[in-house]
Amino acid sequence: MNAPTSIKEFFESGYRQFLPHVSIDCAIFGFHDNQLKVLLLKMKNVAGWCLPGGFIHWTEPANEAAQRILQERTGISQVFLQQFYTFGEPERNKEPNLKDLIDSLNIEHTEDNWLFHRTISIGYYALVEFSKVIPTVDLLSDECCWWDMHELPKLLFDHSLMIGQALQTLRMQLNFHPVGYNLLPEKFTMPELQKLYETILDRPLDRRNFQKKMLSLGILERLEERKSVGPHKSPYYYRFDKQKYDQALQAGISFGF
Amino acid sequence: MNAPTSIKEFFESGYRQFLPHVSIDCAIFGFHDNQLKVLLLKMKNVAGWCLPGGFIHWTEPANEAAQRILQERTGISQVFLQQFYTFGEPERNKEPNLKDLIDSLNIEHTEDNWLFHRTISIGYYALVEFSKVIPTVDLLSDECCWWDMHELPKLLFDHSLMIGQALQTLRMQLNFHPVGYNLLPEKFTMPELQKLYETILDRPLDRRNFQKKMLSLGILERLEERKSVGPHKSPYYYRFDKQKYDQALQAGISFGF
DNA sequence: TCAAAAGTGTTCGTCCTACACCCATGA
DNA sequence: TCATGGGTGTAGGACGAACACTTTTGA
Repeated sequence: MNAPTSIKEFFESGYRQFLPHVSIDCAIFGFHDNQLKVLLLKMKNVAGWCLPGGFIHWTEPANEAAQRILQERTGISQVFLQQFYTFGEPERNKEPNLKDLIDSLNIEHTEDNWLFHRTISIGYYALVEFSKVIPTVDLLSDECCWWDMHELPKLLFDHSLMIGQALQTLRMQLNFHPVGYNLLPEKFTMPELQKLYETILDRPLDRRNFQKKMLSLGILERLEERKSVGPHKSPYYYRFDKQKYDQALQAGISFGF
Repeated sequence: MNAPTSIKEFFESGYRQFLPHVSIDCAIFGFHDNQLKVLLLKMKNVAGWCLPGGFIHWTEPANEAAQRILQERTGISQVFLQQFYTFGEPERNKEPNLKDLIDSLNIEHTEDNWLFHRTISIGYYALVEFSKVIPTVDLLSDECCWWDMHELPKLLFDHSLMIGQALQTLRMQLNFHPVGYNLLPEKFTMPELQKLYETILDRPLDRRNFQKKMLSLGILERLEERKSVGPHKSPYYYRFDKQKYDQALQAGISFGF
């Protein structure tokens, strides 16, 4: 089973490799500059961005397909990845703007093409460490980069809806999932962790209460090292105690605010 | 678009009506005799039960297909219905026991049949009022009835997993969704409402605290009528104040324990 | 008159919230 | 030396958990 190597081949013979009528789209979240970021692709010859996505090989589990797609766009694997909704509207993958792309390809029978059949998409969201990601375009796109959640470009298909729903799910699961663990680098400061929570929840939190609560969970380890960040007191570095973190998760501890 | 009227026709021509490779399964919950119940179907000529399910018409939204399937099996519509997970394992709809059913049908090319292609299933759960349901078999089944959640029969495919996951989702969403409103008849007593919560959560709750909390939400209306249920004090009937209930939901009030 | 379940209020402890001062650092 | 942001503790209030006695009813 070889991956298609050109768009044309992909359009014309992808149906041999992939389950038709089903796709996967991933909202990949990162955290950088105190902002929540989403990784987006810009389709070739089309004025609009979309979520990284793809199709499922005939004998591949859907969850593995999602991991594969994520790996292909970011270069990282083994990350936190979670289904959040399946989008089943019949017209959801109709997109008039695709005409330009297709016109440029010289493909026959475009109306009939497997790619444009009605497709149900399984939405996943991923939490990744911003600095480890190497954004990589796919066959259909010519740009791949991070966008600030508050300044998203025009999105194709129903992907705007998807991002909204992914974010909502992320907020709801904030208390039960290792959000910090996945979005931050190994070493981080308490203010950074707080900013992450504030950004996701989109509201300010009290510094002292935040610190108290986080430390009381017993899953953080304070390092001796401090981060030098300007003309003021230097904050300590912390890191997660993976073992205690996992125990806490299992026990269903609430990380909530 | 006519519905298939015989199994044979369904097996042989269903692909013309339905999107292939995608199905829907519904965990339909009811509450009766202080027990949480699930509606199950027994397939013809096969020793095993399964969740009510079906396929999506070519131009039908997935959520509407789920409503339709639910309506066909229970006779009721406009009920609380919610996606909980999409099952995408490649072998999930392989089921050796189906051989008996197929043998009895005299169908050609069964291996190649659209029905046995790899299918990804969107799982929904529904909350319905037990007494309003008229369990109705489908083409493939010869029995349709309620089963106690604690005494489930052998289930086909991955439907056991599905029920488990549906229940887990129901528990998590107990605080944010109109569980009581959908599972109970219009009039009910406080002990009945409490039993419902206890059954779903699978743990006892304190009577006094439960009542206090429920009443404090301001979404219940106590009726003058009492229910006569044995040699002891008669409990009051309550009903939900729909308007306040909806307001409370919107405001994101926690019904939680 | 007895058994079985329903109605009802108070106390205690915990957890969340609000809040202010001092300290370290680099410009 | 000053502006900026980080480190830290305490008091009050809200909410949830624990808990017992009285009342009603049918047998």
